[in-house]
Amino acid sequence: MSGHGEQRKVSIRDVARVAGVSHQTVSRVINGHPRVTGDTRERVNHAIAELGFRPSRVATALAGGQVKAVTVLVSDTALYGYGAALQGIEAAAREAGYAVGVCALASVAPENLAATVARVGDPSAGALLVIAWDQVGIQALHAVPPGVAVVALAEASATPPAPPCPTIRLDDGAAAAHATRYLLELGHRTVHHVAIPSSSGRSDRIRGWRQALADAGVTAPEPVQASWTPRSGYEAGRALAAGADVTAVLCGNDDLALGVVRALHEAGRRVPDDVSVVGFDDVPQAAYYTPALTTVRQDFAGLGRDGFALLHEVLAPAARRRPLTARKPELIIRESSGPPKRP
Amino acid sequence: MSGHGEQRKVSIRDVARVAGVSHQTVSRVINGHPRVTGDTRERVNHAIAELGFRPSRVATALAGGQVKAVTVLVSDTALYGYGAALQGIEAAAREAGYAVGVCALASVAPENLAATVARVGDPSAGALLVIAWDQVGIQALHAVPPGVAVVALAEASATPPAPPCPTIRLDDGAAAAHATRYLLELGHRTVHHVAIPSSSGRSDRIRGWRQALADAGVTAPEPVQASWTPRSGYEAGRALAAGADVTAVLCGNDDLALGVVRALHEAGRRVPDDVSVVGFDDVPQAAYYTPALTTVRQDFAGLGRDGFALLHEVLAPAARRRPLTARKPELIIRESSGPPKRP
DNA sequence: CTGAAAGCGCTTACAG
DNA sequence: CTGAAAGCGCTTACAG
Repeated sequence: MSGHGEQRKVSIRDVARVAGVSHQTVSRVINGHPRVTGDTRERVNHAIAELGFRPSRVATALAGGQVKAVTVLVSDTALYGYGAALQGIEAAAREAGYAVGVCALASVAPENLAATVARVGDPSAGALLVIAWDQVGIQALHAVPPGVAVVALAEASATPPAPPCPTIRLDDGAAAAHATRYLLELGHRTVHHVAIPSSSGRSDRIRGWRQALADAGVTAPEPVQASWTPRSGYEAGRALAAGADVTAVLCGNDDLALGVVRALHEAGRRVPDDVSVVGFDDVPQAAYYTPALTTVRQDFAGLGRDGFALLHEVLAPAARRRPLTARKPELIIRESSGPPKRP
Repeated sequence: MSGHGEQRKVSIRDVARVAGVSHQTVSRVINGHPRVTGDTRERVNHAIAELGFRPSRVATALAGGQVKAVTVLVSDTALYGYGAALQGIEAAAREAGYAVGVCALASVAPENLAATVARVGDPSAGALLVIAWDQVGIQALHAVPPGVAVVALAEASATPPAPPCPTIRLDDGAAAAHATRYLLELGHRTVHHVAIPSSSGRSDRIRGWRQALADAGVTAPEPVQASWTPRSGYEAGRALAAGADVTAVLCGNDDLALGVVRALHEAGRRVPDDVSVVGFDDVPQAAYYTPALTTVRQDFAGLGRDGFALLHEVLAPAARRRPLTARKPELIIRESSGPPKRP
């Protein structure tokens, strides 16, 4: 009824007064405590609605209550996969009434990493969700102080010791194998690989690629280790372009694929006529490259939502929720791949 | 000296005991209050260091102290410019000891926008930094409750009423004019424009483009309004490809340019031989497209750092800092532009 | 310049 | 099932 946008904060005591109960009874209904009469509960809820009461996060935190906040530890929000995952996490968290913080690990000096993680991992700051698809993420995970709730987004084959917490695993090993088989079935004698950095020595993508090759009875060429950037893909591509026998390349992500295609182009090798290139991720641009990129689609935002859902489950096991959807990476065939041109 | 990683939180009172003063004297030195003897100040600082004391954010907030936290309101962290700006903000904020929160506006329903902004704009949650390069950002800005510290990142010509707060203005009008002149000087009779959404009706980029055309005495063709995505650029590009007189296109961002190039390519019009295309932003991929994209480089991360620096100045005017660097967008000439081919 | 008091808005035991 | 008490760790007036 009353007050639109008034400044005075309405507190638990105001609610208590209106409902005709004590303030800790109000606290009980807020926290879903079972021992409250249906009748009083209703009166309190009514008063809450009437006054537009919203509990103060800071007071709750100070008093030792449950915080409803999550800080996401992420390498670099400017990179597509991370930014998209963050977007998904934030949406899911907000829907559940959680505040979300960020800490971008790429810009913290290695010697400060532990201290930084300890700082954001303050119990009163809520839970942690770490995106640990890379080395710095794994390091951060291991720097999390004991006692704080944490979940991770990690590779399926995350480095031992495995993430010491509930984890959403991105299994792209199978997808990499699938993409490799696809290329093999097109008639390529073998498939080369340009690898992104991994949290472990060997990424899932490398594993899957190697497995598919082994299953087909072909020996795997040495993978080319790259970073995440188009530039790094370009450099790898120059090396690959020199190999006359190279007719198919599976790249660890789309940026790498872009660089590889560019290098191939400069070297006079046509894609896909001379060389097929397959990427990973399906960034929104991939369909508009020339040639449009064949790639493995990943649902990063969905992965982010799943990550938060898992965290929510850890924090509030009572609530029943819809189960996590299994997110299957999907091969999207476009123009950058095709059968090898027999000379 | 003592305690590595112990759980017991050390409080202001512990520091007071060790320093032999009262706890509010400790509070004074923490907050840089002037009325403290140099001697006591030193004893307190020593005790702080010895105990590894770090003030509790939540207690400070509850008691009404200065919060040292900033929430950034951003449309979509998966888009490059936003993600990169966030990365810069976060780094600067962390260096200054600020916690950073995010709120992704793209995923909040329009009818919830005001309530959402009001929630994250709780005074006890710290300051707000809103990235208002688009409509939803501007809306959020106007939904900020009075009394909370806020700065914005906005277009130079942001819609009236102008952002009601200190603002870092991205002046790309000049850059757009420069790019347009560049195309004109190459010999193109006119330059078409594919526009990104704007916080106002007309983006700075449109203004600059139009101005340059006017200065050269050529009438501006109708700009094509698009969104941010490659797909939307593609659609605009199809329309443009139909115009036989179109020989130069300035795009509002690189994603749009990518789509335009693709559409032109499909229509059999070569870039840059038949049509020159210039983008905006210089995403990390732009140099690796085929053709490599001529574009206007923007330093989003730097803009983010500037935004935080401005906020810091607003919050703590005392501290002298290095002045904000003027960030000049820069035209990067690559392969997608050239002189028109005279028939 | 420095200390004793009260309070920010909640929650957790402890009693009824 | 519900209420009176104490306290989370700080800061802001108020006194000395």
